[in-house]
Amino acid sequence: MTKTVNQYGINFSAIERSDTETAQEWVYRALRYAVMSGQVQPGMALTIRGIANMLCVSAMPAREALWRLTSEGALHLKANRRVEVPTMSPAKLSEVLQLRILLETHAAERALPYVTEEILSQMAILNELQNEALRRQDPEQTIIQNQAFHRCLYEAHPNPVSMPLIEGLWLQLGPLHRLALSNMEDHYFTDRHVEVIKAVETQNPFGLKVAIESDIREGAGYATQTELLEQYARGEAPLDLPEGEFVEGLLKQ
Amino acid sequence: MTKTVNQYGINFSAIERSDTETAQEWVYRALRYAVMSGQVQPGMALTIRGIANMLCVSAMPAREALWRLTSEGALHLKANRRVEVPTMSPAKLSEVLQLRILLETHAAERALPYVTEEILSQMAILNELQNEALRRQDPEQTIIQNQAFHRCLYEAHPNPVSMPLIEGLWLQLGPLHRLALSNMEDHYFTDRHVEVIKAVETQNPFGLKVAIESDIREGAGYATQTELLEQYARGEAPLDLPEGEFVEGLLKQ
DNA sequence: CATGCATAAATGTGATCACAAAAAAATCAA
DNA sequence: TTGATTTTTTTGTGATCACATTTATGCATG
Repeated sequence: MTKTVNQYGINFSAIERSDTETAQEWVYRALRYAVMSGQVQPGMALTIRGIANMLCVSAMPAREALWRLTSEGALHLKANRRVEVPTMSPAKLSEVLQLRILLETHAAERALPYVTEEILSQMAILNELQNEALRRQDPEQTIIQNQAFHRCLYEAHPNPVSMPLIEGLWLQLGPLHRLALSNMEDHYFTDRHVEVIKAVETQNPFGLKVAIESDIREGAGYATQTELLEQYARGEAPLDLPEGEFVEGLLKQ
Repeated sequence: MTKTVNQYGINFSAIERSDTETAQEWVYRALRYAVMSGQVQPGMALTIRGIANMLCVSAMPAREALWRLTSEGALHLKANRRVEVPTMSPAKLSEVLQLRILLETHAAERALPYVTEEILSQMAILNELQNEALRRQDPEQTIIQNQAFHRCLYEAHPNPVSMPLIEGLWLQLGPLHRLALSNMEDHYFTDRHVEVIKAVETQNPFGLKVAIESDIREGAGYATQTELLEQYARGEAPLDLPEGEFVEGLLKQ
């Protein structure tokens, strides 16, 4: 594993480059993580050369990584062939959340019969990790561990065909998650994951679906406050970026 | 519009290159159409240079088109970094069909309030076009018009967020559709699209969902005959390709 | 005829360059 | 100072090349 630092002195601690993976794969993971954890603001343009220079690779890996993320819906290809972080309207957000509920309750129900003791204990561990991240006000890790919890359940199914679709929706919501979490401390927080685990333990499909749906609604609920969302759509919301220079690095070479 | 003929003398009549679109976009459309209409068999490897030479472009557009299709799930990236048409197991097919039903009944229900008279008449036209293609035993056009019918309905919604996901599922089923249609003449065929239109006219959500679900089940039903599907998974099924050389052109430069 | 091995061909990856279009900056006129 | 116009820079697209790895081929040996 090589630890990589870009030309601005920013440390990609979470996206180290494995010795076996290709440059393109690494750029893809780094960019995906940046989008997923809300480090790039909607409406921001991502240029090939900017990304290539920031990560110290040629244009080729950057180009292909951008195409992949665009195909997955994480980024948006504008008419002038420039790539930017997609914006989100309240109506669109509502649709995405409905799709999340539809697909994830389905995935959970399908996975239920295949959940083993090991998977169950793994889910408990991931939930605890998320709670820790939440306690120490770490938005990125909270997001990551929450997704890991859900993924762990859904992938219990031997044919998790819906998993890529669900990940695509998570990716679209990525920029919003930080906004949601930045206001999270103001709210009381019921741990729906415990209810999910309980429903799995008792092999209760209906209870599981209810718990999943509640978890999704509440997790995103903080972002649905209209005034915040509209700020976000205009790119005005103060996303409380941990490393503002990272964002500039993405834009400017 | 320029009509393009590759080095094997094969005519891409359905995928002419517009003067405004980029080479990569054209390659993407051509490949997508080839996969969607089942012109490439599962397990077949698609090489960068093979595609580039066939379509008389450089490697660059071919590479990016392959990445896009891989991201969309239309193609599969193997561990050795080669791209191939994905295979389909009975279990996986079952999952994909359940997802289609889940997503498309949802999309139809959400679109229902927004369907205008124009859209309705357009749906009737597309249905008639499909029936014509079916009568003259034209599998490709049958597939295309069927998808156009469904798309016309779902896109009535002002925020068709689920449309890309649905298209992704269609893409995964592409290679199977030809197989399904090649055996279609043996079966009696109830036109579920008429029931769809009727349900839309009467603004009947439940009837619409039933009609959509039936349409999906029956449309794919012919391919679920186990013996055929297993042949398909092994790449042994005679897919009755209209231009076998096209396939070879994709593989070999 | 089958099998293991050395050679040759093909393939994916990554870098660099040229070119045209688009965006930004600078300049000039009112 | 403002607005339009020209110049400069930036950006995406496409082509080509080198390199390492994988795959296919041919050949000799058993």
